[in-house]
Amino acid sequence: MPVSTSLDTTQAARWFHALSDETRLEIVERLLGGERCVCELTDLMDAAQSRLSFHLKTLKDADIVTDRREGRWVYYTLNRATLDEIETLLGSLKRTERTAARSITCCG
Amino acid sequence: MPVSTSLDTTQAARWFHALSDETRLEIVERLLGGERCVCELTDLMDAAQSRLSFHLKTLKDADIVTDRREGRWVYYTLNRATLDEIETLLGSLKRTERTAARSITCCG
DNA sequence: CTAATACATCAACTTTTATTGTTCACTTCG
DNA sequence: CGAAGTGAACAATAAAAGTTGATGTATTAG
Repeated sequence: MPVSTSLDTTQAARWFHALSDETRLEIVERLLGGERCVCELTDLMDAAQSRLSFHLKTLKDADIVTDRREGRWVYYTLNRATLDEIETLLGSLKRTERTAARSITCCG
Repeated sequence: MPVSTSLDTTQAARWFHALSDETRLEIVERLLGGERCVCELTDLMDAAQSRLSFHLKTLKDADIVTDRREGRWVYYTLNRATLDEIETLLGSLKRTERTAARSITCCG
């Protein structure tokens, strides 16, 4: 049972995990300029297709990207809404911090 | 070789990895109210001491917390500076996003 | 000095993640 | 239709991360 201030640690862990890998961050980097299909990313990053597919799925499962099929291509895009949420979460961490609570007696 | 807009993916991955675990996020949650010693956290979270020690080290290595010894207690505190940096990083991800760059021809 | 407390570290083990190569499904093109 | 391209999914393996219990090291209390 989480504490009262409670951030949703499960959700947060999912987001941060998705962003915790260099390959995935490089993908995010490529998507900064707008949507890309998998084959573009494969070319740009010189990575095996199955590897990218794995990481794209990870990002998608965490709602950090969305995909869209167009003919035989699948385009991936950053999900601004999720990035907003993560930023908000971080903001709330910073804000609460200043309330020093040395109230609890340390170990008897 | 990273792209020109380049976020430091290595550093970012380190930060996000540190935040990608539920136990560590719970620790962060407890530190929101101010610094805590390990024994307080152990009590509050009902977790084995070695487990907490492991996670605290992970957070510390990523500069998300700092520690301070006082007598036989070690107090951990959130590192506001790092949280700032992470928030800034996220902000930059969001900002750059809108520049649609469908310039590259997709796969010939 | 001895005992007890707080915490880090280590070793053994389990669980998760990531990589690679292969296969499968879908779409388009001839 | 069949062949080729795009991308997901799977299986096998490798590597990384997390858990647990035990041991080691300060520090303080008696």
